[in-house]
Amino acid sequence: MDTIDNDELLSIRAAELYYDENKTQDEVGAILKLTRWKVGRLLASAKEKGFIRIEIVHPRARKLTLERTLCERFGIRDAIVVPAAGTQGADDLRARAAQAAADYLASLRPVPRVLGVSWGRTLHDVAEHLSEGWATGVNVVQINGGVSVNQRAGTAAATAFEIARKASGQATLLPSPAILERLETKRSIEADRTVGGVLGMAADASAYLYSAGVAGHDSALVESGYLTPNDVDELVRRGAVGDVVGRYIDAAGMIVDPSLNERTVGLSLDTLRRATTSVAVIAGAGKIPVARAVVTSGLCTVLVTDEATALALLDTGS
Amino acid sequence: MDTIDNDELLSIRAAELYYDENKTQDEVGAILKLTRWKVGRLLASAKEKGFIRIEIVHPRARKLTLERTLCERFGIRDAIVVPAAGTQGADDLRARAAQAAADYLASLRPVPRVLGVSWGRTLHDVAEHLSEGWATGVNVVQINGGVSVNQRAGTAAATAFEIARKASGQATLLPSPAILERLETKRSIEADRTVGGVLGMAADASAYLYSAGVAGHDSALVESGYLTPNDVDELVRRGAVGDVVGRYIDAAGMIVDPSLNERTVGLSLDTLRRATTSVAVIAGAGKIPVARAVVTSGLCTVLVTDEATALALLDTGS
DNA sequence: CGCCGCTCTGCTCATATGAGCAGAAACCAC
DNA sequence: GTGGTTTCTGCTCATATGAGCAGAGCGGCG
Repeated sequence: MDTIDNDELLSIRAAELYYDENKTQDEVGAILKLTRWKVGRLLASAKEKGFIRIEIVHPRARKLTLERTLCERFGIRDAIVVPAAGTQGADDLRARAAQAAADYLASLRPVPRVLGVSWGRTLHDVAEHLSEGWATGVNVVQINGGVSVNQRAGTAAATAFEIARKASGQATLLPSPAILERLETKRSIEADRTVGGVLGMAADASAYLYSAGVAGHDSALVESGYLTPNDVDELVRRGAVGDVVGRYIDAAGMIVDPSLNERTVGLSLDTLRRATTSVAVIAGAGKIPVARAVVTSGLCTVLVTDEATALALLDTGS
Repeated sequence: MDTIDNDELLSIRAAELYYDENKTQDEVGAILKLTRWKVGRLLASAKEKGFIRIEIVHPRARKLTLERTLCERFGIRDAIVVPAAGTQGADDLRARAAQAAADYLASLRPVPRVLGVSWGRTLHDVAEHLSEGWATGVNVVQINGGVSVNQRAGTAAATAFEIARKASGQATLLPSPAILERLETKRSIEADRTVGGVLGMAADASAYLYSAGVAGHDSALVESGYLTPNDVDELVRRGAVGDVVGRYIDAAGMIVDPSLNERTVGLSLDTLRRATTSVAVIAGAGKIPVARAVVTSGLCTVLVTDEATALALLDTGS
């Protein structure tokens, strides 16, 4: 064990009296037999060396410095980072991110007239955290295929309806499976006036709100039966780090399986990249690779994430 | 989810700018369009509600407020509480407590000429954390029986020798098993001039340093072969919360099995209670019950423990 | 051994924040 | 609607802390 110098230990003693006992620097000096100027330097030194940790513990807290650094590093318009401090596990963290996304959505100006939304657990959480009347007259349109083949919360319909209802708007669903087995069938569905109209509406939306899926067996696409676990393993072998609106991308943000992509119904990634406002809500340790792919390949203009993911994104970016 | 009032959210925003961004209260006010006095009140409110957490993260840090409260509540002379912040698991926490115990021992005045010590993992840690020359001329005497029947670190001999060596003193071992099977054999060993002399020296020590054992199967006494797991189960059934210098006590600090106690070699609990300086080092979640028994029944004059144990002791004390 | 350069210190003055007060605003009861 | 009470606000003055400076002290080199 390295011996620490006397000043380091003095700085800890001074910090204990100053922060824990609420003594003034003068009082700390009297107790430790030092001048108040020396005490001030010791406290500054303790802070500089990271021995003092000041955290803001609240469900609505943000990490402003990380937010600014993410914007500068990745050229995105906004970043919202929720802190790790005081969270109890992954669910709490996702709730925090969902709350932050809901707050951001409510603060968007001008209010989006048409909001394109994806579906999944995270989007469901955001819908729940939006307050009643978060806006007025927002029409919500579903941007990736998928109808509820099971009863779990987070279905496309439930999510879109909830967001629209709370904004006194209407929800437009995309009445199509997420992925078709045959390219011809997919083209027929897209050519249908009803589905084609929804896809056109999705393409013209003024803002988008979506999450990303991890490239794993618990993916919503696997649980919904569109892909098998073997399908996902193959996609991972080909470099997939996750999916955005049902489309699997690699670390560079490129489609890993063009054939699968062709059979996938919903907003294209090119259209998403051209959007003026696209809010990606991506939090949790398992989503770091896909978060990185999203921010580095222009797939979002706003990222809502957690502190650990933000630090991971910034750690290897240089 | 309860709606929080606007001031609570404002206080979080203000705290982020003040603590994370290092803005002055004037600057925070300009940004949030508030007066600096309002900002000051918001920050004070955030602190009062516990949204601001200031922690001192250092191996030598202490929790002075908890220490004072423990002394007042339990009437002990000194309490040393090491913080949980920044520790990586139970081993790190025990190392912190051992370091704090070593620091305290080195600061004892007058320097104890004869120090009675117990043995076990915690005492071994303390021995390791003591610095060379922590004192001069301290003779160390073993206060509970037990010779090393296995090779692990923490044996009585190794611990006592290490503490004595670092203080340029001598170690006196107690050449006896911890527990004898027959009362007659125990009495014979105690009557032997050599063992009797060591026990006398132990009874007359100027200070004591010991830890407590949990009442479980991984007890040092079980691992050393003095007791079987069934023996310990029976002791627990009878109310044992742990052992002090090899003697099992209940929540009130009373011996739970007088017959076993009679066959146990070493310092008696009555002698320990009469000591002017007895330092108990008891840290870790599993040791809360025995820590409480020790401090409430006059078995120590100084307690070295961790933050969680301190909070647990104070939580139900009223 | 002396000199030079760097670091540390105590201090003065400026800045930042807190305490307490007076007045305004909000709320409640009649 | 009015009056009284409580809470909140902006402010003044006091206190606490920071910035920058001059001098002391320490260490290294010639």
